[in-house]
Amino acid sequence: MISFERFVLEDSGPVYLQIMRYIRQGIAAGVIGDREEVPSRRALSTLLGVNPNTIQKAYHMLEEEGIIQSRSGAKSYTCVDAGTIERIRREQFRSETCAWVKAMRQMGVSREEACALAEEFWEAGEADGTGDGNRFTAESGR
Amino acid sequence: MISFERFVLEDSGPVYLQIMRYIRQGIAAGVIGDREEVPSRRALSTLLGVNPNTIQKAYHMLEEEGIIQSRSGAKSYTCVDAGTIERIRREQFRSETCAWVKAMRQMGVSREEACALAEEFWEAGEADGTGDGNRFTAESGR
DNA sequence: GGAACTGTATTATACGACTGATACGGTTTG
DNA sequence: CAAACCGTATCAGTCGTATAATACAGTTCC
Repeated sequence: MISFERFVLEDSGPVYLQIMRYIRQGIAAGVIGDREEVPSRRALSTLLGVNPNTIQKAYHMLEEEGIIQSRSGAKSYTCVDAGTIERIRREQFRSETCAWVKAMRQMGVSREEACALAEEFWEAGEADGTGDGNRFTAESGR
Repeated sequence: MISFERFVLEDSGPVYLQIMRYIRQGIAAGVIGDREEVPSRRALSTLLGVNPNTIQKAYHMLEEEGIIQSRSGAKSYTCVDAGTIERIRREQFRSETCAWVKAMRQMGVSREEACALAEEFWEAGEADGTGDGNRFTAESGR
């Protein structure tokens, strides 16, 4: 069962995109593996305090990407082979890093300055793993 | 007159926030100075191909932040002293970098790997300043 | 077989973002 | 003064996101 322990619901951006990103990042990190059970739509909606339809939208789009497999009536599972993982990993890196680099360049920051700045924030988040905001888990029924 | 030459309209996220971010980044970079003329609502809306109300919303919120001053009937100007610039600069760095670091950590990337990756994207955007997407300018009437 | 789950689909409602059109009054400039 | 700008305000309409309340069919398991 994949865990939503580290998921933090942000108030910026669509919820269904946040969920999709969280799962993609988990796959890229190797925390989420192949043929792993996904929380049911209803269970996750209760856990996160959002509407089941929102979860369904996220899962449905992930299925269209070939990351999730759903059979009507049965549980849903991840579906990621080695090639898919590498593809997701590269795409996640690209989209996240590209945006940051563009922002830094736009502000006239050199690469060295930017990396030094990143180091500062890296250490800031080192101590506590929670940060601010709520934490959710899908590990209760294990 | 502040220039929108380097502004690229993204399809992700509210337009009024993109405009606010662009101006904040310009101030942080020192490209936009104090008492500088801002394109009129109508002119910028025509330039970017968006509704004048969207520009008004962005400008209005920037005015509430104390970055822009508007007098009914007259042109609008920036209003940033040294303290304001430093405040904006720090806040922009924080919000952009914090998000990237969080994403990288979530994907299990070390600080060294992340910086090496950033370097890769830094060089990629070095050659052409345009990237993909449209470019707009507010310098025509100079 | 039947209860308790699953995924899937439908309808209605609400809100924010954005558009389009239009209007009013103040400022600037020839 | 008067035209041409400017900021400001309002209204109606579209679209995407999210909610709420159901409903139905397939599966898992005792």
